Amino acid sequence: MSGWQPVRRTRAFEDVLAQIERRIAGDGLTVGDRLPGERQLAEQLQVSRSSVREAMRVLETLGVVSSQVGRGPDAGAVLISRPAGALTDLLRLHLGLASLSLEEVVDARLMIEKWSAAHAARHGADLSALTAALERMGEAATAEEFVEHDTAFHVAIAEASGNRLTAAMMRSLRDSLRRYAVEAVERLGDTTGLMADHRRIYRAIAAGDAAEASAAVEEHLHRAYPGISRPLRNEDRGPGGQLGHRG
Amino acid sequence: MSGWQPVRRTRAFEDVLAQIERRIAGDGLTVGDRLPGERQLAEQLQVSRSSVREAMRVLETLGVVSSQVGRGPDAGAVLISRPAGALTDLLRLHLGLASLSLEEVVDARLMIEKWSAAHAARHGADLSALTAALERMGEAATAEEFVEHDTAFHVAIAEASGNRLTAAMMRSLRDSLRRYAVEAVERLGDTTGLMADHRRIYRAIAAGDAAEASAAVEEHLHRAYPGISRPLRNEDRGPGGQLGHRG
DNA sequence: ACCACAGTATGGTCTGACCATATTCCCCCA
DNA sequence: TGGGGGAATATGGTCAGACCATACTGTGGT
Repeated sequence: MSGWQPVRRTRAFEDVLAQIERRIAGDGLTVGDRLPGERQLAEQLQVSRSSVREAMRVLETLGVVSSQVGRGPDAGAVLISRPAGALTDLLRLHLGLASLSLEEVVDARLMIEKWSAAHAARHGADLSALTAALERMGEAATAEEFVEHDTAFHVAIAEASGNRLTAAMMRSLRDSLRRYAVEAVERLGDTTGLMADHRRIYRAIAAGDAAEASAAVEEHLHRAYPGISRPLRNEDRGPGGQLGHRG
Repeated sequence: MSGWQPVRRTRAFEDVLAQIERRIAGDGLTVGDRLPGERQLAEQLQVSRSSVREAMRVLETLGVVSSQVGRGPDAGAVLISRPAGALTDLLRLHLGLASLSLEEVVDARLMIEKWSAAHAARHGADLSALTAALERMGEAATAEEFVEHDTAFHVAIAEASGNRLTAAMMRSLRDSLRRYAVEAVERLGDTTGLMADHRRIYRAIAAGDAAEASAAVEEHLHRAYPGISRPLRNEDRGPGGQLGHRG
């Protein structure tokens, strides 16, 4: 005989995932709705509770459900929408595995930042989050603090662009590079130049000048973090964030 | 008393994840290396095998490990690098939950396609994959086939840009939109215009003209899939792809 | 030299138990 | 009648142990 295909029986938890996904699409479940309990789901789908739990871990990893213990309307598995956490974990792990280089992540960030700034300018963004972040950035005492509000500023730009997907990507990319950004700011010492850059970006967005906003972001990033694409040696890295979510 | 913080005990599988991640960074594990078996890991970390398995599901979901049954050097949990699958699952689920709109995904795709084309042009891409995809596209008999090779063409562009992260994003975004692309091509009927677009993109990349490549991609996508940002009603959707990976 | 088969390590699955937590219910007391 | 407090309960979290299917490994016989 010839031409056999490998059978590849699907695993039980994959069945569970498919069923849950079908139920989401079919029943029109949305964020905030609850899934049946693990025991009930196991009985309905004729699998063990372990398999249901493995499926839940997958959904949790993808930022689609959050599990709460206890009793009551808020307990159990609730549908949520947190794509950014999943992306952050993805980037951190693949960076750790060296299956993605820092340079690739930095390049992707530049792409998204430019795009977001341009779209925020065209989109007529809500500027209050930007001004608040700018203000806190000016008052920051440490590099960590500065970077925190710097990130908030750029994430606010991404959110102002009106695209939740690119905003989630922006947040994840920023989070992944946080450690390097802090180092770059420390090396730089003086942040007045960075503040001027940010104000220029802000003005361009407020004026609705997409091209200028994009250019301002590009120059800012190149100037702010010139050495960010030089990978650190392994010994230089701290433990960093770790996997695992909580709703 | 006041100022209590919620304790937030970490779950056992989160511990396992953290330990594995630490081991990857510390021991310098890379793609192709094997993790200890589930039973051994459970004993080492003093948790049950179930908890180890839940951690494995997370790592598998993120495209970082692949589990093989059986015995021998290829069996067990092997470190891999498949970020695209994770991104595809993420997009599909969040689209299903309506926590991301089709328009947002399409916009993100346009961003990445333009960026990739421009970078491929600058980068001096390997053109063989592009020509092969172009040729097969020309011979395609059905819309499905056409879209398949169309996707291969654009993914090849992204890979030619030299950035594995944006390439993975491109593949995932394309996969998520595949169904709509097929529909758009069917509605269009004639593909000679699309072929001309693709040749123009190809010429721009071969000539190293980044601006022209980017512009050609933008015009192509706007012309090829004009209705792609109009969401389909629920009844129109087929079952679509489902979750679950295999190494 | 080769082949067949037993041995074994691996993930996949299930069962059933127990724990921790948080809400809900209900009874008793004021 | 109202309220307080404890029991009941539903939820996820964890564990131990068993068994199965799979696929390599080694061994012994031909």
